[in-house]
Formats: sequence, C-alpha cells, structure tokens
Amino acid sequence: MFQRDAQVGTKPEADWVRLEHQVECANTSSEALSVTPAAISVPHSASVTQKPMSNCYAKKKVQHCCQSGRVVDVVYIGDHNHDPPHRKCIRVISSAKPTLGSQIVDPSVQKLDGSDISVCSADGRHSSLHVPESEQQSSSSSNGNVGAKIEEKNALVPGQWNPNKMAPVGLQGLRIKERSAAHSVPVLKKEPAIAVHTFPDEGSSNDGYRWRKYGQKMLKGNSFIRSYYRCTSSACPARKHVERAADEATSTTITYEGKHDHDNACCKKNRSLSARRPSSKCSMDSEVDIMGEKILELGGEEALESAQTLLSIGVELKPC
DNA sequence: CGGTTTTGACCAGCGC
DNA sequence: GCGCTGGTCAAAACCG
Repeated sequence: MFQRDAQVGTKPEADWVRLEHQVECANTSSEALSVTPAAISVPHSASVTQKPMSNCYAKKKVQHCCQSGRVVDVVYIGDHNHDPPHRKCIRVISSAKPTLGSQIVDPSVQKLDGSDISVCSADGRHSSLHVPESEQQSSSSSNGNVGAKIEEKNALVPGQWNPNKMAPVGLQGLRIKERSAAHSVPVLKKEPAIAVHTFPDEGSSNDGYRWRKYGQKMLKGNSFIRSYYRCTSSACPARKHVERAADEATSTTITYEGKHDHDNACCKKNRSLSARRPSSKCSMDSEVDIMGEKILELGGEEALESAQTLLSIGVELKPC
C-alpha cells in the first residue's frame, strides 16, 4: 500500500488511469475480490463523490460497469439542503487494507434495512439502499456478505450544513447511519447521533477533525468495544463513538453526535502538524484535503470523481 | 512540556 | 428501589 502511495505521489496521472481501471474491474469481479488478496486490496468498486457545490455537500456514488465502463449505479448520499462548506474541507478518505473484503455485520444496523437503491458491494455483489420517501431513511445491505452498507436516517435540516456528513465514506464495509438531526427532532433529550460510518479499519475513518478519547467501554458482553471521542476544539459539542467488534477487529462503526461549532481547523492545523507528527491521522486528512483542493483546482467534476475514485480504491495518502 | 490515551470510578437512564 | 447498562469524568501514564 505504501508503495502505491508512493506511486501516486510521483506519477499521479498514469496511476489514476490504471487504478481507475482496477476499480472498474473490481466492480464486476466479485470472485476476485473474495478470493485473491491482491484483489481484496482493491476495496471498492464505486467511486464516491462529495460535491461542494453551491449549496450542498451530498455524496454521489458512481458505479461503473467493468466491461462497458458505463455508469451502472449512481447513489446519492445525503442532502443538498445546507450551506456550502469550505472548499478546503473537502475530503475523501480511503482505505486499502487487505481486510477490506471482510464482511461487516452489525446487528444495530441490520435492524434498519431496506432495499430500494441498488448498490454494488465491495465484493462485487449487489446490495441495496432503502430510502423511504417520508424521512429519507436509508438503507442497508440485503446481502449479508455485502461490505457496503449505507444507512441514512432523517435528512439534515434545510439550510444547515452538517460537517459530520462530510465524514469520510469508508469505501469498504461502508455503512452510514444518519439519525435525526438535532433540530429536526427536538423531543429527544439528548442530541441525537448524526451519522454512523463503518470502516474496515479505524484509520480510514478519519474525518478531518481532531478527536480526543475520553472513555472506553466494553459493551454487550464484551462483543463490542466502544471508545468515546470528543472534538479537541474547546467547547465543541461534537462527539463520536467508535465501536469495534471484539471478534471482528477489521470493522469499525463510528457514531457521530453533535455538530462542530467551528471550522474544520484540523485541516489547517495539521498541515503544519503533519510536518512534525507524520503519524498523525489528522495529518493524513490534511494531505487528503490538499488533494481535494488540487482536484478542485484542476476543475471539473470528472477530475474530482477520478481522484476520489482513486482514493476510494485504497490509495491512502500518508505523509512521508 | 503539552497533548493524548488509558482506566477505574461515578452518574444517569431505563427496565423489572 | 434495585440492578444493569451506557456515558462521562478525571487522574495517571504515555508519547513525541
């Protein structure tokens, strides 16, 4: 993987083409993904596009047919009814660990099933998303082996931009659960969790903010280990829970709560931080941010999608 | 030295 | 009221 990183860093153009091709192949080559480790390292068939357009930050997952190259599925994740984020905060997180093909089974997520939007899974099989018209609930896989699950509960309140929705979409074993936005369900005593993402590894779950761990619990008879994080920014109410199955250390479910009441300072801060703390997860995010900026500078949605596709298949940017 | 992680204890909500 | 479970606190340890 590091080798791939290096390759991307040195000759991005050629590799973009090559890797994108791998993505497309992975799209329909389910057996390869499930059998050969090399193929497993190609985590996902779909590219996820986060669109920092004029007034939205929705994600668009574009799936291409391996053979024809045509778009097979386009899945939109999130709403378009909130303020535009800062450009610099565009991020695409990826993961490329060999465990990417691992199955992810989360009972809590499986309760929220449905089957309306077709989605290619990590192993090439089809899963589906469910988005009830009434509350834009979402989605989970109808296939137990599917690595990609996306769940969404309740859309964001119009006019609000929720930075949590920017959280990286784990491209392997993805699950997104968006619970009621704080302002949309005022009856809840506690501010509801915003989103849950599941990643094959914790490292791929970084969302650009800096988090400080303040607790850890063993849950459900030690089946799950949940870690509690809060944003390091002073007075920021944002929190997240990272839940990892003890018997399945390759998957991580991240639950976001609250909203960041500040700009994504991590983006800026860690650009300097990364210089002295290369191993920092946030620094990785910074690199991704920079990548996103460059993508935007190149202009064009295609460029963005291509880059994000590249990232989606496992190119994990890490500082040297 | 400052920031982060670890970990045991405490507290609150909920069901019985 | 009691016990269970989840969430948070805070001191100590750890790390760069």
